Formats: sequence, C-alpha cells, structure tokens
Amino acid sequence: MHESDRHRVILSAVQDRSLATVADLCILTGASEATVRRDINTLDEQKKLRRVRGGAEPLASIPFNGLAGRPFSYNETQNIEAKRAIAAAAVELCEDGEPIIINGGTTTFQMVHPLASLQIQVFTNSFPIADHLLKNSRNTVLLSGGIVYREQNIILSPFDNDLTRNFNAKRMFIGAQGIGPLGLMEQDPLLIQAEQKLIGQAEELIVLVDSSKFANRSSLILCPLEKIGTIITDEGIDDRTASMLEAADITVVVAQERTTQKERVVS
Amino acid sequence: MHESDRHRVILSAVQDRSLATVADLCILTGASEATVRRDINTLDEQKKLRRVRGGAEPLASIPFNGLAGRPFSYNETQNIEAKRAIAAAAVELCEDGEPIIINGGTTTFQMVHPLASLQIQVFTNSFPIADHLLKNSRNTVLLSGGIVYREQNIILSPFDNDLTRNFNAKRMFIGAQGIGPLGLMEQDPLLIQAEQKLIGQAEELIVLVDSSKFANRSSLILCPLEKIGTIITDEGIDDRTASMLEAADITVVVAQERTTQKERVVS
DNA sequence: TCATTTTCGATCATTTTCGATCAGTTATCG
DNA sequence: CGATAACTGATCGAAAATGATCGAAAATGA
Repeated sequence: MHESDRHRVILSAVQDRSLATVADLCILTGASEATVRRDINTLDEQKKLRRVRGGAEPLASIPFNGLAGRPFSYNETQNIEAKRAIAAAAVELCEDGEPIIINGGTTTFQMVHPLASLQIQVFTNSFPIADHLLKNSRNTVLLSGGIVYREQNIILSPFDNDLTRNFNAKRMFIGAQGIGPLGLMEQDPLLIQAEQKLIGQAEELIVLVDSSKFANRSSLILCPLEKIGTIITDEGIDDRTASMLEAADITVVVAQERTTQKERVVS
Repeated sequence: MHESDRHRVILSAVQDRSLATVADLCILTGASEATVRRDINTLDEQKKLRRVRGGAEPLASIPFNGLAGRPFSYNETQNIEAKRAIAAAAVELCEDGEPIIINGGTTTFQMVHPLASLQIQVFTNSFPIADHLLKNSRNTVLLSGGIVYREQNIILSPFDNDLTRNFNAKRMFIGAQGIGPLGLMEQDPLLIQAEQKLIGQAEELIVLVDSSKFANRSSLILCPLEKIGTIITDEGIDDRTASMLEAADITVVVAQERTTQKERVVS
C-alpha cells in the first residue's frame, strides 16, 4: 500500500469515527506504527485532520451543539427582526383550536415564541420547533418520524408511509430559500423532500419569507405559485413583486417591524 | 476508553443533571478519580463546563425543562446508581455499527451517557433520549413519529402505519414497571402501546430493570417471558428469581455498582 | 468551636504513547 | 547497471497519561 493510499484510508477512517487510534489505523493500512504516526503528522500539517494523543480526530468535529448546526445558527442572525415580525403575523392567523403544520426553517422557528401563549395542535418536522414548544408551551406537539438531520434540523422519513398522510390541517406554514414567478425555491434537496411530504396536507399554504428572498433564485423548485394561499413578508417588498403575487391570487401580508407600534396588516 | 471519549461521556452526564459527582463520572467512564478530576479541570479550562466542589456543573444551567415532566424527573432519583450501572452494562452489549432500538423510560434514558462515546444508529420513541443524543453525541438518531406525550415522555402514533415497521435492529432495549412469571408488566396503557409497536422489530429483546422491579406486579402484561432474551439488573436480585428467569431461557446479567472495581457478568 | 468526613491537590510508580535514530528495502535517476 | 534518495519498520529513550497514596483544605455536624 502506497503513501497516498494510506492517507486515503486514514482520512476515511477518521471521518467515519470520531477518534481513530494508531492501532486501528495500523490494522486498516497494514503499516507499522511508525509509518502511521508519520502519516498522521503529515496529514495534521496539511490540516486534513487533527493529531491527538492516541490517534487522530476529524477536523470538523462538530462541537456537540448537535442541533443548532451551521445553517441554523448562521441564518438565525440574518434579518432576525424581520423574521420575528413575519412569524408573529403568521401566528396571528392561527385560530384557537385549529391544528396547524409548521415546516422546519429559521423563519418558521420564530413562530414558537408567539405560539407559546396558544394551545393548539402543531404538527412539525422540525426537531428544534418541537423541542421548544414542548419545553415552553402547552401546545399539543405532533412530530413526523424519521432520521433527524442535524444540519437541516429536520426529521425526514425515507419511507412514504409515515403518518404525515394521516394528518390534515387548515393551514401550513413554510419558509423558502427564494421565490419568483416559477414558484417557491429551495436549495437543499433534503428540505425539498421534507416539504413535499407536507404540502397537500393543509388547506392553505402560507409562506413566510423576508423580502430579501424575492431576489433569490435557487436551483430547485418546490412548488408553483398557484399552490400558495398567503405570503407573509416584511416592508422591504417592492410594488412590482407584490403585484405579481397578487396577480397569482396570493394574499400578501406585510408584517411591520414594530418597535412599540402595533402591527398593521395590508391585504 | 480514550480521553476524548471520556470527555464526551462527562459532558453528556453533566448536561443531564445539574451536578455530576466525581464518583458518578468514575463509574460512567471507568476511570479513576484522579483522571476524572484532571478531565474536569481540562473541560473547565475549555469552558465546556464549570468545575465545582464535588464534581461538575453544566455551564448554562438549565432553567427549567417543562418536558422532563413529573414522572420522569421523579423516578430519575430512584435507584439512580443501580440504573446507571444497568444502563452501562446494556451499552456494553452494543457493538459498533449495529443499530439498536431504545424504548423510552428512566432506566433506558441512562444509556445516553455511555452511548455518547459511540457512533451507531439509534431508533427511539423517547423524545428526551433523542434530544440528548442529538445534542451530546454523534450517533444517528431515528425518531418514531406521532404525538409527544409529555407525562410519559414518549412519542406515540395513533396509526399503525408509522415507520417503526420499517426499522429492524439486532437489539432492543426496554424498561418495565414490573416483572414476574407472567412476563413484563407495565402500568400505563400508553406505554404498553408504544412498547408493543417496537417489540418484534429487533432480534433480541433486552430488558433493563433494577431489582426492585421483581417485587412489582402491575395490571397490564406487556409480553411473556419467552420473548425476552436478556435481563440486565443489579445485585439485589435474589437467587430464586434468577433461577426462575434462567429456567425461562433468559440470560441474566448482573451489573455491579462498581466504584473502582470492574464489572462482573454472571451467567 | 472542634471533630469527623469528604474532597482536593501534589507526588510518585506504572503503563502507554511518542519521537528520534538506525538499518533494510524500494524507487528513481543518471 | 549502479548510486543516490526516499520510504519503511524496528528499537529505545523521552514524554505523557494514568492510577494510587497521602497530607491539606473544605464542608459537615455535633
């Protein structure tokens, strides 16, 4: 086995486990301890892994905040005020006793705070949303089953027979990466899958997007505009976009970023 | 167990309780007091936890967890040492890469700490177990879908078509309210339902019960003794019960509540 | 306040792991 | 074809981690 082969094997092993011991790597590569140590040193210098006593660790060792992963906490800070206002306006559409569906996302997550004072049935595929509602509200929480994807913070079943199909709600709330004449757009295929499962289980689809999203175009089209009932956004929306949406028979709600002022809803 | 593994386990344990004593952590990690103290010092310097007299505390002291409702946190304090030892012995049965199923319960919850140093697929119907594993380990977490019952801390689908049926594992770990010649017993009908769904999805059923459960008799029979492959319990089990179980072709593992001593397995 | 118990920190012996050196092998290039 | 350079594996002393012991400090209770 050649040096580059060993390096590949070592990197693979290190990625797989959180810690690969020198002895492990000796067995895997068939090389001696001395060689493995040299390889580890080399790879450490190349910043391909981290050398620790006893073996090697992967570099991108996600520091166990497990959830609150990169995109979540990163996006979390973007336009947070707008997102709060939008989420608050969304929750105002919820009527007491009416079940709702919330798709995972950073904007929809902001709904948990105003939701804390309600007591309704919430179906979600978002682990953080479920977590927060369980710990900070009296709402009934229904969770979709499946694998919990840490990066995307959603739960997604690889099968088609999950109980999503058994749940129906009047309204479903959803975020998006971008929105344009072709419809709602998303970047992550996993999110697309998760959202596809939920769309159709609610009478009305309500989209929560801050106005920066109207400029975004992503690669994957989630659904056409026709399926959207209402869009809630912030004051940054321009008239042309608003007209385009209303032409598609979409109710556009502009949530005011109030400081002390009350919110105003524009039809 | 390597340094990084110990650190993971320690951080996991510290997150669980407001204070993890040095003795607790010795049992969990299998290391000496001196080493645990050194680890605590290191983690304290890394701002991963706070070093206090007697052990370690989490940094962001959990203000209140509305989820870990009454019965969960209440039972939590009962026979906690025995439960820890039993759970540790249970995790030792897990082989790397083998998927497992963990049914919700206070005893099975204790498995999360030793599981923190592993990297396997865990299917569970327990929200707290999923939550903890997601935040404190690198394990892949699969969650059953349904309504989250706050009291019982489990997720239960009212339908039969959830993805439970799509998951298979070599071992399934389960707790119980009581155990006797008639089989495993449980009090809560909801728990029965949840457990029934999972039983049969694993090749071997492993029951975690502290010895006080052998005196308990509950109203509802979950499953007969024949279905049980292994029972893990503590030293309090009496010979007659042990004989009875072994006569039913059940492997009985006695987990020693060790302080510094190594664990011993009987039969 | 004083005695007892628990916990902590320092020290030392033991084990494990590491790094440097050296010899043998293989590859490369003139 | 031969010489040099690079790589590999083994050995051995150095360094680090671990566990046990023991006295000091802190907490507890009378």
